[in-house]
Amino acid sequence: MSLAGNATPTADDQRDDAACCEAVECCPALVGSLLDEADAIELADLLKALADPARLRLVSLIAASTGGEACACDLTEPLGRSQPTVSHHLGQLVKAGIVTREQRGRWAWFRLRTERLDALATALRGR
Amino acid sequence: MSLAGNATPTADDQRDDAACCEAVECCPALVGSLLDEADAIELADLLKALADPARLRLVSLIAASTGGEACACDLTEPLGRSQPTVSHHLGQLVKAGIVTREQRGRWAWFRLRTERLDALATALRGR
DNA sequence: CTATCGTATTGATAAGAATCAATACGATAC
DNA sequence: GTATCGTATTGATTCTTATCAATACGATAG
Repeated sequence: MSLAGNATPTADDQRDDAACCEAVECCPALVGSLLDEADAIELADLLKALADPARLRLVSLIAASTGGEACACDLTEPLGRSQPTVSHHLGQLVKAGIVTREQRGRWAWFRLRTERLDALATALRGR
Repeated sequence: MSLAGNATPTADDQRDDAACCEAVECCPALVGSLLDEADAIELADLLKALADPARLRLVSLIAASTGGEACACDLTEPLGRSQPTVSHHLGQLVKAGIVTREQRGRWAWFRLRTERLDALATALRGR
């Protein structure tokens, strides 16, 4: 285990899948040693959070935003999905530790956790 | 488009999702530029092929095998899934271009396409 | 206070995917 | 030829997930 990395240090609900801590060092290597089922589930959960066109585009949109952060209000329209759907996907990304959410007034701002993506990338190649 | 990379040069069925060619250069960068829906689907398809515990363990098992290749007959038991299920997952990995299949006699041998994983890793980090 | 606006949640629906038992297929062994 | 063995396919079941309409929530504006 080393993939975990939640954004909100607050109560992380009633789950135990991709929850806990904020470790960043991350990711059982795919090819280095044999993955056991638990590590495989952990890695799969992170990959699953990325393995959706809507979420990939959200990540791309956030990364391309000025200042490296984006308001949810600016993501709905370019994504071509309803507001609840976008909110749902952003929630998934936060839950997986791929982006952080920061509430400012009534706007929610999201920022990419590039270390997490880097760590995932490292886990995928031998090094 | 640049993610495609099928293993079998033979008839690749009646699909057009992750099919075609054997390009390896791969992967619209996630953070470099804005992903359009088509590129996002392409990247998502590749990620989805990896985003499953059974398939991640298959990749890990194949990578750890002597000679860098593994017979399907040696993968069923360590995975703890039925033979049809393992066959299904191996098919998915082949279809996504993550492993190659080579039939020898009545045994099917699988080998990891590390360039594909490397390319995916490159797409995930800025570089 | 009430109205408005941005966001999250609920509920429902439909599509997708993981799994296995049963079976079919293909190649070697006899 | 028939039998056997490794693998793939079919069909059914169950679980998950993407999506939206409707609604609730929370914060600012008036």
